[in-house]
Amino acid sequence: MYRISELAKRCGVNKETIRYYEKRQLLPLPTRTEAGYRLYSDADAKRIQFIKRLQQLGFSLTEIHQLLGIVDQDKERCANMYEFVSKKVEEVQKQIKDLQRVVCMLQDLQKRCPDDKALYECPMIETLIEEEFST
Amino acid sequence: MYRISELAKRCGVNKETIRYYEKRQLLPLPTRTEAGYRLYSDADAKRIQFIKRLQQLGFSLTEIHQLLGIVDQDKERCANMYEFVSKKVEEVQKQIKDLQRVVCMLQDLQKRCPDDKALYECPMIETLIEEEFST
DNA sequence: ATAAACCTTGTACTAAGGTACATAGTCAAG
DNA sequence: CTTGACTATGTACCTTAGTACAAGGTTTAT
Repeated sequence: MYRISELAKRCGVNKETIRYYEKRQLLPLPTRTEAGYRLYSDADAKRIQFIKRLQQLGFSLTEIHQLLGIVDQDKERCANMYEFVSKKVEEVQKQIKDLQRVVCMLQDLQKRCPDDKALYECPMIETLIEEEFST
Repeated sequence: MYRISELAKRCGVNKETIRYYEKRQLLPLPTRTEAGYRLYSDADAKRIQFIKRLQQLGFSLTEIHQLLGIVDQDKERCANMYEFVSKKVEEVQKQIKDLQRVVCMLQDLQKRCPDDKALYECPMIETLIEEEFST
């Protein structure tokens, strides 16, 4: 068991971030020393790494809280899991499609870059505005 | 030529957003009536639609300002365009890879959802944490 | 001529996801 | 027995991308 600074160092996050996650209920209330210092274990470190990984992957802290319902075997949060996950799958698939279009646009731009005139003549606005929004 | 409310209505944005874009230099300083009212044309409407579209695609207002350098034929912003675009391409390609992994994870989760036990035994944490971060 | 509906500016507020600081208590070493 | 390094709490501040509002000037309609 170690204190907050040690946990922060191990996870590469700020101490205040850990307190913030506690407030957001992403971390369980830690045990305390007699003086009131928070005490953590490797399970907490693993949980923080999980949170950070999901965050990198584009989940909000609210969504991560929902997903942690599985880890915590929480009936309430798990009850809505199927709907939540289905929605998120669709959302992410749409996002992937959009990003693939962004890559195409950027690569076209990249090819034009060495030549100023080609750049200025780039049909970027028309390309993007006149397409239907992907649904 | 029309005033700010008309432009806002045509573009489906808030009037304050237009003033905010002006302050952020995403829109040029508009001409004014004698009383000081801003006057806009269809070119401004098109520009706002472009901004909104890029925003949907995940660009920040700062990035959009850079890209508008092409539209404005601005030497300074265009000078850094190749580097900017190259970086963004890599970034977005990494993001696509990450999101594809997210979809797989979520679809696995989705399959387990009807069965509580399978859900609780879901190796989500291990799956995500123990993988190398895609670089 | 006067109210309603617009416009101007500036400032303050929102949400998310933190970071930083002020003040006070705790603990180990010299 | 006090200094330095830690921790606690609460509050304030940061960024991004806006939104809302107050106080005042302008335009339009009756």
